[in-house]
Amino acid sequence: MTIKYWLMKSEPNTYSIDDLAAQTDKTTCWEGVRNYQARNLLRDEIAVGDRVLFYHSACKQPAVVGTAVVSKAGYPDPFQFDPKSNYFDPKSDPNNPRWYLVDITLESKFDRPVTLAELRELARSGRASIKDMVLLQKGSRLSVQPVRKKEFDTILKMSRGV
DNA sequence: GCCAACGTTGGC
DNA sequence: GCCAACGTTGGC
Repeated sequence: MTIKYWLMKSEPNTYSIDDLAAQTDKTTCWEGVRNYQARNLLRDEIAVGDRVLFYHSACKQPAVVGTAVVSKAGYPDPFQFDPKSNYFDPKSDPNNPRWYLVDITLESKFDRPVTLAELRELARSGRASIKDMVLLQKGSRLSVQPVRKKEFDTILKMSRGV
């Protein structure tokens, strides 16, 4: 099975890449995704060893800020059954959980964030390797989205200033 | 803070 | 099954 590539969004005010780096094992469960399209990816598509672009959204400078690796494949999000959690979903049946999550482990924090503005600029200037990115599509707001290898590689290069 | 785009809900 | 109303996302 060849590895796949993904982009996961997080609001840095809520959970930033530095929060991930501060975990003792640099690992976190990616809880709280409450969108069916993203759920399907988490449950069915994302495998251990897949690579992840960590993206900061809804902030001053939206950007890819690092990479992570999937360290545990899809399993039911425990927060959906916790009445005290913001992510509690009273309609989810424990025998048939509605929401799933994966664990990710930090791989690298970029020395230089690759900003959304920069990606848009590159796409506008016709850089083929990036212009079809899901992230750049109009109205795209999927919090877990597929990324092509060439897109992943291009962003890694950009983070190194190439 | 504004607002466009999108997803979900619920009445019919 | 349609669709209007509403809530959320997220860039700007």
